[in-house]
Amino acid sequence: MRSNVAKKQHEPKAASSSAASRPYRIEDQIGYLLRRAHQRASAIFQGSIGDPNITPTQYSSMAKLDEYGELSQNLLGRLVGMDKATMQGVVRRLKERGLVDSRPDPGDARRTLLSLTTEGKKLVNRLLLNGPAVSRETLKPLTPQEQKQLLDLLSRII
Amino acid sequence: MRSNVAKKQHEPKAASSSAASRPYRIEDQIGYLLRRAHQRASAIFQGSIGDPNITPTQYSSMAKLDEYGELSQNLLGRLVGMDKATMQGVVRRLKERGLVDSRPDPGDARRTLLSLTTEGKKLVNRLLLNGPAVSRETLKPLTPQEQKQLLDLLSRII
DNA sequence: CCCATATCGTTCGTGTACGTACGATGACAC
DNA sequence: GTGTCATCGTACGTACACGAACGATATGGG
Repeated sequence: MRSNVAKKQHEPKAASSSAASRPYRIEDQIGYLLRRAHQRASAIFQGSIGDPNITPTQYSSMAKLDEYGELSQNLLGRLVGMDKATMQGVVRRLKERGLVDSRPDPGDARRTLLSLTTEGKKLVNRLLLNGPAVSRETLKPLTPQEQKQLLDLLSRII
Repeated sequence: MRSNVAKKQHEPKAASSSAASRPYRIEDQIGYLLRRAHQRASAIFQGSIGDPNITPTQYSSMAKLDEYGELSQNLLGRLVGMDKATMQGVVRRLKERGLVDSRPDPGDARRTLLSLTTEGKKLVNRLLLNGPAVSRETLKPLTPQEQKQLLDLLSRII
């Protein structure tokens, strides 16, 4: 059936698909939209958080350590929703920069307890001041009511 | 003596430094929610699209090539919202698997024209059948009206 | 006590995702 | 023509993100 298709280089092919009511377009699918929205949110974060070398996951991790105090690496990973293998890389980089310190758990030799250094505390407290502006900028195209709604809907599909 | 702090190690510190009205919690921020939602959507995709070796970006790229026919690498990247550097890796892997073919653009020596191979067409047409189920599963926690609303809100912050 | 099982952190491999830089090419001035 | 500038594809480095496998350590049952 497509053996005789003309070369319409930049136009979609005719909607010959069998979907009766809705034509399944990639750009309308939830996964695609989440990827794009996450891209944009990350870009805004990098540009506005106040330190271009701090990534969103590093920021989340430091904020959680600031909130809870000393935590095991594994528990921190669960709190910020990161795989333990991913967490390991994040923690390694934060330690290399002197923002996070670690010590063995005296009560459980399997665990490593993580905490912010003085420098880490200073940095995260500075970045946290910019956090609201980052979220505000990301949500700017929406009305306040829509913003609340989006946050609610997203939290319910996690 | 029961006020021992030993068991409190996994609770947040008291709100010693919190803002008065709005407590800015990381897990309520749009960037954090987008990251988590995207994680979950990707996991559902990998488990349900029908081929565990095909990633969401590869799927999007192949679907666009199926929809438009032959495209330059650069244009394909714009259509699926991917950086050209990212696109280059995606295309390389698809070519290595024999799913995508390329040839120089006869009219513009800078360009590479991409197209699906016969095998690529067969695969993407099979996967496209599972696409709706993937989206349905990802959106399952929401009512149909909420699903529409989420898609609309997401598309407006991209 | 001893063994099976589970947990914790690490390492490896694969695959995005982007910034930066680079060479080749094309378009457009002059 | 000859520059100048933008565009296209490529290469490299950094940072997620996850699965799989591994060793060390806990923990519970017998």
